[in-house]
Amino acid sequence: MTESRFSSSREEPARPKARASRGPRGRGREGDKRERILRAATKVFARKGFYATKVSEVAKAAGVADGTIYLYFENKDDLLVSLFEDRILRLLSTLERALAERDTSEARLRCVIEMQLGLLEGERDLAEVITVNLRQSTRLMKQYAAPKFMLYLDSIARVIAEGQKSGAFRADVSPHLVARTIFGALDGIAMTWALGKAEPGGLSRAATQVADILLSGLLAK
Amino acid sequence: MTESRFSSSREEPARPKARASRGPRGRGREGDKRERILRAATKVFARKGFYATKVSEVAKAAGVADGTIYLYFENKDDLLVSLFEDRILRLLSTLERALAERDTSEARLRCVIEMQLGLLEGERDLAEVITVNLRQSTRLMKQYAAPKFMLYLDSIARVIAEGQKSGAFRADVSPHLVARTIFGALDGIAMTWALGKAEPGGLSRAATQVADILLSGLLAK
DNA sequence: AAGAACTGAATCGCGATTCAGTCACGAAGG
DNA sequence: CCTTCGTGACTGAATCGCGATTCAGTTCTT
Repeated sequence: MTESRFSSSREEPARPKARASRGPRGRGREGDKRERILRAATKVFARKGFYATKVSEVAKAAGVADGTIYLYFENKDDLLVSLFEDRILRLLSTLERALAERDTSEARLRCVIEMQLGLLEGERDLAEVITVNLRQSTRLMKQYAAPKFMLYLDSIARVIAEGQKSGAFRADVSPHLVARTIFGALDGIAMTWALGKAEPGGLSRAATQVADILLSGLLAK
Repeated sequence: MTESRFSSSREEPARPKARASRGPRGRGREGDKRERILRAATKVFARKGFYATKVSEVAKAAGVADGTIYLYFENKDDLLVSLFEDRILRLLSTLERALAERDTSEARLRCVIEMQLGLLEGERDLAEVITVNLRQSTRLMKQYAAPKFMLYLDSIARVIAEGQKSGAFRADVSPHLVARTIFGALDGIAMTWALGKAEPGGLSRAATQVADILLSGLLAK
């Protein structure tokens, strides 16, 4: 395995090798090459799976040379992790902005659900990479994906906790557990959607129903 | 890439190469060697991740020679898929048996939830393999894991549908969607549990809360 | 002794990564 | 304005290690 970064307590001792902000500073006239590579990687990973994808295939899809990838990413693993981090941070900021505009806890929760499924519906490849490919290795999850992921979960948990404080939601359940429940439910739905037919509009219809169930389960009596 | 079996419509054309029931028929006095290998594989995969694990490591952990693995499994991928199939079928039959003993829909749903989390709590390694490692590749999921997985989802969906027919559950949601929601929620909880502290008893406490939420969301008014 | 189960060292292909060049462009000088 | 450097981006063919798989040989079972 491409070891370099990536190791957890249960494996060899970590030697993190300075998570650098990689890549040539200035950008050529071709626009952001890093972004081009990330986009290509998303497409190819979704189609073939991370491990079955050769770096040279990503390069070809992005229209760059094999070596160029290594100017922007440390190695193949870093490519996957960067992809995830980039996208989840984007989701997070979009979410925070949207949440700020809703006033009731119920609206905020629906917002979370619609947002998570909505993002994926618009980008099926990304959905597949996140729900399936990202879970490549425990090591990768634990070391790199987990922290940003927790940020996202915290965001959801906060919505729940606030709802409880205001009396809108039942208070006898742990906000974090609820957050994980919600995330898991949405992730599972997205996964079966991505792996199956992926009918257009399927996810948004699903979102409404799931929101109905979870809300009536959560609203205070 | 270990191609052999494993290809989906989106990749090269399939050439399934007769999914054989592998392995020497008779078993040595050592007990079931196939089972020994599966158990060892679970442990090692959980610790290092599927792709980072060498076949020789599984062999060593199982106390057999490298070559012996290939008497029981077609290749490394087959090992992972067999693992999943074996375990989910076991879960399925245990579940069906348990369901037969509950009479109300509510009890049956609680049963599903407790069973899925209970199985994993007892076998943390298996939990990690199923929630994380299994999702190695789209190809693998689509071709082999998906069918058995659907069987399991159907089982859950049946519980919901029956509850709806009897009037116990609200009827305005799709049983399959609910099944996916429930599975996803449980899977997500198990994942964060397996990747995190994995406190003993954590899952069963979670089970109760999740069941409470989902049930009050599902019960007819 | 025949056959099955098992072994593990050697093979062999693959693909991530490297790095010696090439290229493009702005700066400096004529 | 043209020429020549210098620098950083980019290229892609060659390397090189790894590890899945094989199979000739060994050991067990009958």
